[in-house]
Amino acid sequence: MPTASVREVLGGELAVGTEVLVQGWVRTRRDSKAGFSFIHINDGSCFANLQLVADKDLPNYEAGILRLTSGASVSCRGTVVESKGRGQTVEIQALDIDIPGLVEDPDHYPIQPKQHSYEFLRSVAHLRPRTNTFGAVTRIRHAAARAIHEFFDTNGYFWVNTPIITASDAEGAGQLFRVSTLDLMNLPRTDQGQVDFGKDFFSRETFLTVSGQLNVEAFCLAMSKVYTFGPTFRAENSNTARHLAEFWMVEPEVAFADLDDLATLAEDFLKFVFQRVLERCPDDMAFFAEAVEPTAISRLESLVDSRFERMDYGEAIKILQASGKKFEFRPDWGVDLQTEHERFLTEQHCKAPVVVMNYPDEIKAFYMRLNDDGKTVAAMDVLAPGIGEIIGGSQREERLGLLTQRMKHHGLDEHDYSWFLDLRRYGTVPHAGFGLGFERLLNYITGLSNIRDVIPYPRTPGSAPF
RNA sequence: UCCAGCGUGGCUCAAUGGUAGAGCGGGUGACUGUUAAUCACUAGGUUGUAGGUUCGAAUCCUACCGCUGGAGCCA
Repeated sequence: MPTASVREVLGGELAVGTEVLVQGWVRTRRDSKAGFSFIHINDGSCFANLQLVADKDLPNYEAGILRLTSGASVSCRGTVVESKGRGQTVEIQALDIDIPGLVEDPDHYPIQPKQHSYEFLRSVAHLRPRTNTFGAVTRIRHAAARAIHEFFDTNGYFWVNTPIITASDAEGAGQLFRVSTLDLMNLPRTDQGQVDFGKDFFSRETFLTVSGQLNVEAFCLAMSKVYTFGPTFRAENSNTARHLAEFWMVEPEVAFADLDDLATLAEDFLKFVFQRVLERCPDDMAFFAEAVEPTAISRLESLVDSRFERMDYGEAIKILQASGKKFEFRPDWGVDLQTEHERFLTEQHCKAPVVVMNYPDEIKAFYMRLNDDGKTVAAMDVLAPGIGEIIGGSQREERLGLLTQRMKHHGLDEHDYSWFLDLRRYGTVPHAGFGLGFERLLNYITGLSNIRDVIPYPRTPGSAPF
């Protein structure tokens, strides 16, 4: 007897009369005194549940089926039949139902067929995949990841797996997780009393990566179009709805490209991913539109057809100053945009994602390319309503002299970056790239407002419970 | 890290100094090709932890723990 997923049965892939094996977990059970029970099961394959009809003459009806509660697992051999009730076209008339696992202590089983708070669901991260919401998140996360690879593949990019363990801090900004096998209770010391990292596993200090950019630039200057997609770690003590200590980042890097090319890439990229998710997860998106964010679908659809607003940082400052809005921090040329400024631009002024370009060099990282005006760098941020910065990128400084000058200005030692500088010594070219926070993208797609609700096991300061 | 708020049955919440309640979920029963079914009955809580004030504390005070929202930093 063939096995079928709930999605296959409900999708009409099996003719009425076919005998199949379906397996999943109980969502609800209703009994009829006429002598049968309705059991809705879900196996994660799609949003909808499949209805099993179990007659009372099944051998384990009293002892097993009537004890099924939410969360129990079932393995059902049955016949695909047209449903006599409303609400579904087909259902399974059970021939027998095996129960691998009942729910022990059902009055304490945390997941009920009702609305739970997101906060509570985070406390049961091992059981929340069984909810409508997290099932939908999981499928959309998969669809988005697949769309990302598909976009780059069809556009001639190569996926490069940059190292998770690194010895350099890409942003020059500290806050890394240390990787060490030294015995913390008995650290080796140098003659000067410092910790002797020469005795550590890699014979030097090492950390978890905060960005694959520097490493992927080397491949960019050989393969032309490359990208990374992998986990990223930041030990920043930031406790907000848009920060994780462990998150996934997508970083394309393109040779012979400038900032405008990069902004176009970001726009094409986002549109492609939105379109694919809308195509491939209509039921899940319908759920988010109904239960979370009413405009979840319509705003993605309108974005796919629109052209992203682009503005210079200087222009953005002028718009903010002319807005007449009372901001807590006054917008002024030379200081970075505050969250309240970004929100105004994207939620009120543009009511759509907006690309802000060409920031003052003082507030941006050392590797960004100095513009001809001598005071701005070719950096860009894509800001999204409700999320803030979803993409941050720049054209890279490809001129050796200017790059070393900027490094010195940022207090970085050239010797720590000699391999990176080699890329400017040997056949340098203009190139550009950006970093996209994958979870922030998912927040935008689903309308969920907390980043902890779009990653399977969120890691945040003071919290890594599962 | 800073500011604010919140911790009451399995879950969502009520009770603002005077005997801790409801809905959902669980159990039992009734009823129905049912749709997070419906109806009745029932079990379930030393109110986050430790102190303090008071005749009396879920309620007021202190500390700690946890969570949430906002800020900074960023993706």
